[in-house]
Amino acid sequence: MLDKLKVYCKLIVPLTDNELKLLDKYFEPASFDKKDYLLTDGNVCNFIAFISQGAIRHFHVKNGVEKTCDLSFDNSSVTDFQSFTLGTPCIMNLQALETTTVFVITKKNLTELYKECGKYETFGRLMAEQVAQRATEIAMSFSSDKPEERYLKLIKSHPDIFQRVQQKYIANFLGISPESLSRIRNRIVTKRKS
Amino acid sequence: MLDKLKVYCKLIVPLTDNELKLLDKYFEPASFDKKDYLLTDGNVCNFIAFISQGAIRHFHVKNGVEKTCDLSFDNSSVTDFQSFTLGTPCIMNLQALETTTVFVITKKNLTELYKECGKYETFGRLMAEQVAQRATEIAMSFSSDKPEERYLKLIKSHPDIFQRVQQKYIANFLGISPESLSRIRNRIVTKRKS
DNA sequence: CGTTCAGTTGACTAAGGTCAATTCCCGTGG
DNA sequence: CCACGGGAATTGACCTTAGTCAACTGAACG
Repeated sequence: MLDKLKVYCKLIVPLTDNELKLLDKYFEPASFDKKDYLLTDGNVCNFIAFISQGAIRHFHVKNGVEKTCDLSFDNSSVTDFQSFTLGTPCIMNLQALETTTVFVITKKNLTELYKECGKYETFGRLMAEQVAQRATEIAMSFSSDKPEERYLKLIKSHPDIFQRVQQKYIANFLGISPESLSRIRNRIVTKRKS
Repeated sequence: MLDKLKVYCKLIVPLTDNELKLLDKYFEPASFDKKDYLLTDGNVCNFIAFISQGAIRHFHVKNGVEKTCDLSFDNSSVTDFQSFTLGTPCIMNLQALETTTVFVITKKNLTELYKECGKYETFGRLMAEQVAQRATEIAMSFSSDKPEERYLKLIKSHPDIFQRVQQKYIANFLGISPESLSRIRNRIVTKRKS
């Protein structure tokens, strides 16, 4: 059942079959319906969840308004990294956008796993590096790309995103209003025709 | 001479005096004049530099236009994290904005340091976490704050920034044109008067 | 003293935000 | 199975704000 997770880990760190078996011990499967929350703000995030299948929206609330920070799909990990590492209450919410199955490891279990197999330490550091890279990518895109460019990049990297995620969330993630996204899309198809 | 660096390290990881002495062996001092480059794009970044005193601008070039991604001052570290960890050519440039003294550790030396004292491994992971956190902070600010808010937050966290950094770089970092920053500043002083 | 470049200001343009009305789609309940 | 209700998406009108281009000012530097 943890097959996809194992493939994922193997890609990050070279691991023997025996080492991979450890995952069975420390990860727990879980499932969420559409609109369910994996994490709500104010709580401490004590887990990392690997998405086997599904879609998850990361958002925080500012002045009563939701701000979608990221969208995660199959074969990626989600957590509130800061809360997880520092043990502080998180400001992030993680919500399933469709029926989503995940494998979860708690911080406690991860610590155990580190002890049992040192190679997973490297795994931990590389996870941090991935988070850093993803955040850098998003920040750079915001600073150098116009909304239209961000939209184009997004559909290029996730062609099926409009089938899986409501447009208002995509707009929110792109940092624009739903109306603007609608207009941008319109503009682009019109351009293509002419 | 490495005093500030030692204080910095001690804050991140508890280290004995003997362990701190290792830093003398592995870090090299260096100095840069205003406008000097610590790193230019296309090269592999094989170092981490701790800024003892000075200011450094991070920028990348897109379509011939410079995009300032971050500004770093005293008591912080700079590197192209991705290039450093993966050994790939970097797209970032690091430029001194004033006379800047740094302590530099090469990747080779860092590896040595890891070997000689395991505690510094933790240091490495925490560095990655810091990078992740900083990038997340910048990304979130872009997605939820208007330019004016970002400006206000910036002067709040760095009240002396306008004395140290040219306004055009600040504008660029905020993701707006120099003219807009000028107008925003104008708008705010006018507001304050009324 | 003149050159250069940063910063400001003005006029105009372009693009996104907001609000409201309308249409579309989907799920629910009768 | 159909009709209805409600949220999502689109569209239009108007507003606000940033971008752009150009002119001007002022300070730093040789």
